[in-house]
Amino acid sequence: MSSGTRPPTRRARLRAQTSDEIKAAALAQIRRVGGAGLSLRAVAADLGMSPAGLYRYYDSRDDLLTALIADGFNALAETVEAARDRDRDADVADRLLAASTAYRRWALEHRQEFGLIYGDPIPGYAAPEEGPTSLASRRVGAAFLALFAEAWRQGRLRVPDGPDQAALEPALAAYLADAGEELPAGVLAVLLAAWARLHGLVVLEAFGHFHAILPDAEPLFAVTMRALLADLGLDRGSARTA
Amino acid sequence: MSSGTRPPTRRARLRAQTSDEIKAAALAQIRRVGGAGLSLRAVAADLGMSPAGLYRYYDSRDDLLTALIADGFNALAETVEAARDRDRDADVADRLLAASTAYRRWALEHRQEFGLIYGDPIPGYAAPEEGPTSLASRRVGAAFLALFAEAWRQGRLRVPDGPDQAALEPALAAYLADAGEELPAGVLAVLLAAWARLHGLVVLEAFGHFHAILPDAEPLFAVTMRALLADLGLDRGSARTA
DNA sequence: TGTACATCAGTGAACGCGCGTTCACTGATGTAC
DNA sequence: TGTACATCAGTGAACGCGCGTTCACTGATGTAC
Repeated sequence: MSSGTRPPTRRARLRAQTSDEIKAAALAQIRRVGGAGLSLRAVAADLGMSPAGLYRYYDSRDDLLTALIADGFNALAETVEAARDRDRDADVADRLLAASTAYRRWALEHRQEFGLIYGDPIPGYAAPEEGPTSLASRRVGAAFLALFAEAWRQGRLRVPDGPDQAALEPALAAYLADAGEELPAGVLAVLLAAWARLHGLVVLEAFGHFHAILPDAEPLFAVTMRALLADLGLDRGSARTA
Repeated sequence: MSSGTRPPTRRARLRAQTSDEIKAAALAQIRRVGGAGLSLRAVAADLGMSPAGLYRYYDSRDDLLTALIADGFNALAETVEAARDRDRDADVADRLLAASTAYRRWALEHRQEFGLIYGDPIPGYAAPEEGPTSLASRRVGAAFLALFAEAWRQGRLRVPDGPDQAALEPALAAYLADAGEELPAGVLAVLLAAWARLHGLVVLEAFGHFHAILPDAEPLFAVTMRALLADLGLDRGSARTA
């Protein structure tokens, strides 16, 4: 009640807390009806406050959605990072498998949030070009990139060549230079391809497109990850199921 | 006006035509605002008819959405089939590349429809369990399966083994038996993994997740397809860009 | 070929609803002297 | 420590809107005799 620290005034603390409660209620609603169905009035009702009150915290519905999408990316990124770093001394292959498994599990356990961040864009909602959303989104990629960079430093990453690869690398090199990353473009190319491979499997499973053919897609994930690690040149490590 | 054939009466023809016009107007609207934003009243207004009139053709909004989703799957399947069969005598690798390229192009040229069929499920909309939707959805898979079956018959398809593969195959074998397909389960396993790989790349590109890193994802697609064909054991053919 | 009846496409009005957002306000919390 | 004032969280009512769906109806199209 009468704490000592000055900067976080009582009002500020309450404000932050209410802001979080709003997001929590909105998130709970999204889990029920999806992002497109988010209703400010319903959120306000859940919290027992009037709809107008929300506008003290978020300028608009889009504003709240932006915050939730950024939260979603951050939650996924944190999950992936935590799995990746659970055993920092493990072989890169094992760490990549752990990170990928975490990616899949998060998607399956948070289908609506996964749809919110990676599903089709919500009609009428336009993400701010350089806002918290795109920052947080990049964090997911960065969580994987760290592993690919490590594998490359160990001289274990197999990067393909050929004319298509040559056509691909300049754009990626430009991006890496822009981001201040000291990595060959090929490493990023390999990351993107691997991410797409993981993502494709996870999207199809999370959105139910395997269901009629394959009730449990876990073995398909295991097979795919094994092949992926082998293709990357990481199968010399001791990769086993996490 | 006084045509000869009996069965398609004048009324029936007009009815079919109006039904198509409704779908066309709804599709145009979906291209603008996405499937979740589809409004019966707006469709009716576009056609210059009263909202109530639509109920002569579709029982409900869900009913219309179901028809449109089925149309979307069918359009994609037809596009893939056409590309696959453009040169029936070509090497299987070339035909698979052509089919995959068509899949990607269709998604990029019909983003909203692609989102409608493969994006996150529309809130409040529940697809009928065994309706036209799931039938048409299976047609897309079948378009690719034919090629994998052909490759397998030619003895060219590389099917992995190992404990995970063994865990995967029983469920697929059950599905194939159910569908009356005379194929080893491994062929279907390989198809699903390949489809996921293609799909992941296409979803990420179509939904804009590569955009900040890689403005044009075409070279990444080319690289991935080359690797995919090689992994399948199909690189002995004359696979070149379609 | 002409008439009586059934079918059915489409209308117009209404139902009850929920939506995002604005605005003038009240009352509690915080700040300066 | 006590008072005067500024800040700001939250209210309640209203705005204007669009939504899916139902219902009793009218008038054209098709069918049977």
